[in-house]
Amino acid sequence: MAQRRAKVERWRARGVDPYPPRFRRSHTAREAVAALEEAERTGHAPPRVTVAGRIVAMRQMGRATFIDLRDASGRLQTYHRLDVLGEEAYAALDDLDLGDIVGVEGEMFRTRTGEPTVQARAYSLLCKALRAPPEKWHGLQDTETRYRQRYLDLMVNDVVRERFRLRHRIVQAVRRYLDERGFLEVETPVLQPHAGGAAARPFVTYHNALERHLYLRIALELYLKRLLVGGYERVYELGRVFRNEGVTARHNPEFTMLEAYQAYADYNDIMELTEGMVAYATREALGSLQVPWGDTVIDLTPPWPRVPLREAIRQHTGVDIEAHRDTAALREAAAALGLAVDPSWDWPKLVDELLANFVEPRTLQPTFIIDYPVELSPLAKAKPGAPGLVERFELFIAGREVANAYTELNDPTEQRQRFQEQLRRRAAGQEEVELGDEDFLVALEHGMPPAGGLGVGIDRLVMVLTGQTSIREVVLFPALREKGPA
RNA sequence: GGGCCCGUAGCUCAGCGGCAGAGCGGGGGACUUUUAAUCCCAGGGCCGUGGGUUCGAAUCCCACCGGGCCCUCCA
Repeated sequence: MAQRRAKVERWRARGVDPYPPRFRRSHTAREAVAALEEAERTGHAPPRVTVAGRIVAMRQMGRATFIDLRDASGRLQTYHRLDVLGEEAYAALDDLDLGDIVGVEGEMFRTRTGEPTVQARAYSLLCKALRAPPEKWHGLQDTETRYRQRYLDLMVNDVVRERFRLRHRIVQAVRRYLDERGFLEVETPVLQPHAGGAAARPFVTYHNALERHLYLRIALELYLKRLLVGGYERVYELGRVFRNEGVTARHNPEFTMLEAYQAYADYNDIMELTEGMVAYATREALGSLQVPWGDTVIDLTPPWPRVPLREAIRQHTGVDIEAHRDTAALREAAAALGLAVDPSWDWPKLVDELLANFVEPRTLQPTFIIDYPVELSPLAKAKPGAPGLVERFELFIAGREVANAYTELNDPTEQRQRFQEQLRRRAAGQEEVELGDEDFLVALEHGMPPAGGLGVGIDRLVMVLTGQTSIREVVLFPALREKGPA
């Protein structure tokens, strides 16, 4: 770094600002190459271009120097000759380093090997880098540095740069799909007096002026439903939610969730919406509905199978949960399958565990698991003619839960009872249950139209579509422990 | 919270009781169409941190810090 600082001073001594305020380029790297090809096709004189980018390679050969620049569009080689630039300008090339950002002006030509190249007439330093970029052969491998200093990862690892472009295309397509169907995108509070809408531990913060604790939201649901009460019939929010839990390959404490609510729809309509949306986003982002996953291929062509939860568990374990309505009986059956059963688990928790351990990881192809026990779904509407069940589905792809949805419960009296039931479950030992809040119940008492709602873990969806098994590979700056004193 | 693995030069990694190593990058030199340029020269280190064992520790043991994977939990 000392050497690079000395070079900064030499540029200054030469009367050059090593950090000039602006630079106008005429072409990106890709445009410059395209302009050359166009000139070659039409027989015109080669174009004169002004390009700019980071120095990613430099080959000095005495009285000639090749520099590879990279901008957002790609790489471009520039060629600098002593007899073209003159003594002074050519000698100053010695004070350039890998990682510096420079601008180069000159005519496009092709070298002996056919490489499109800028014949430099002039060049200028646009930003002197004081620290060296990662090594060029192996690039940056160290996962910790890749996450902590993501800019280095993006600088040298093309696949990573491309992956986050893909994430953008997926999110963009999801928005477009919903927008085109008349959904209104809204923003609801991140800081909430009660953290509801999911069963998870919230982050707690404190508002000084209000003199009260607030929670970072764990879901979007309860506010979006208030908007249905208000008269919007199709709303969605795509935003960050926060859950105060372990950091793993599948969990980041903050993650991006999509929730959408549609009045006068039920969970069957929402399944069609989900299929259509995911298939659309996949095709828009990847150009195909066949997605590589490990050594297999996931086919996202709709429609996707809809399997009742009871059937799914029976298929994968041989256990019929309806034949084990008694908690003790189901616990015994689960234990017989090799599940490490916690004695505090109640019947619905056991069902949830069977699902998570035996169905979810084995469900590679997109599958809707439908009709859940009411205790697991306190915000979902009961399924007519099916006591104890609600109209709910979860979408599994690549062994992961990607979406969760139901026909929304809009009976305020029953909703109040459901929340009380959750409180009883918690009192009986279940740590994480879904709690309601009075304001939400008051809203329901004003009347919410029948509706279907959907929640999609966007990071999970991006993982599936980009073939990644760690959420940190699809989140630009994943949560890491603070770097200690070495 | 539990288990397993990892931490050595700017980067990628060898070394695993006996002088701290290589490639790339960086420095000096040669070279006017190279592209992993090539060739010559000289450098570069609290071996994650702190204890312990030993005549002697990067190497063995313990603790701590940080990371990865799996389990737990969730989405």
